Amino acid sequence: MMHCSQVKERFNATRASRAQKLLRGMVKLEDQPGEPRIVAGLDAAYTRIRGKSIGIGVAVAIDVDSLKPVSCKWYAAEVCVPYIPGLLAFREMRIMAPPLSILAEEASIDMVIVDGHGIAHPRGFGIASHVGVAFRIPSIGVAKKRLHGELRKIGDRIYLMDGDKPIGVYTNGIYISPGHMVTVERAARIVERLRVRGKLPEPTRVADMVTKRLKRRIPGLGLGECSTEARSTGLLDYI
DNA sequence: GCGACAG
DNA sequence: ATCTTGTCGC
Repeated sequence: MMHCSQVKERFNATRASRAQKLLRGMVKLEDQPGEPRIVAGLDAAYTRIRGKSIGIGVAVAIDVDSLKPVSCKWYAAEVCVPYIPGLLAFREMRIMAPPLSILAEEASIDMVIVDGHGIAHPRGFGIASHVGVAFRIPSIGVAKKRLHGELRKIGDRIYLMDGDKPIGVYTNGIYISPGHMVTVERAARIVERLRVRGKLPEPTRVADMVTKRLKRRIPGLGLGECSTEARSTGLLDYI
């Protein structure tokens, strides 16, 4: 297993953004047939333990009809890469991929909503696109703050534009952009449908909630450990 | 060089 | 993202 210090040494911002320019060519912005039944939410939180920065990644599966969580997985580990605007995925994929991977084994995930931007990114490859391409699954990015693009009102909605190209939508205080295998229009429609409490859609809202509650129990959680049971997070206690 | 800058 | 008390308002 690769140690955190080695990951830290290997990380190079220039190479990372070069990788994004290469990977953006794999992004598909076309809708998939059928409506998603199970949508996963991905989020991460951080805390400090004995001088080390620990990241906690959570993946929650939400049933679109009932809007209820059907499964939840988490993973905690030391974060090795610093936060650099535009390179968020290189920091968070390490803690969000494990739980999503295990969640996908257990539930049939049709789509995933990630906390961050999709194609509304300087190089068109934000964390939501990164997750979508890596897992070959439709994905949407939902961010609370702008990173790239200019707002422009067209008709009755506000779009995030990259020149003449619509790369996202701004609604109710959040920025919605396609990650992979979905159009701007459908991404906005799905997120709006899932937004029933607060400004975030259920998948991301619940994931964020679980992430913060897990922080209080960090000493009791093993680092580098990934939950493998639906009830291992005591998910029902968080609803 | 200066300003912008997801989580 | 995180560090943090009280406080204004529904």
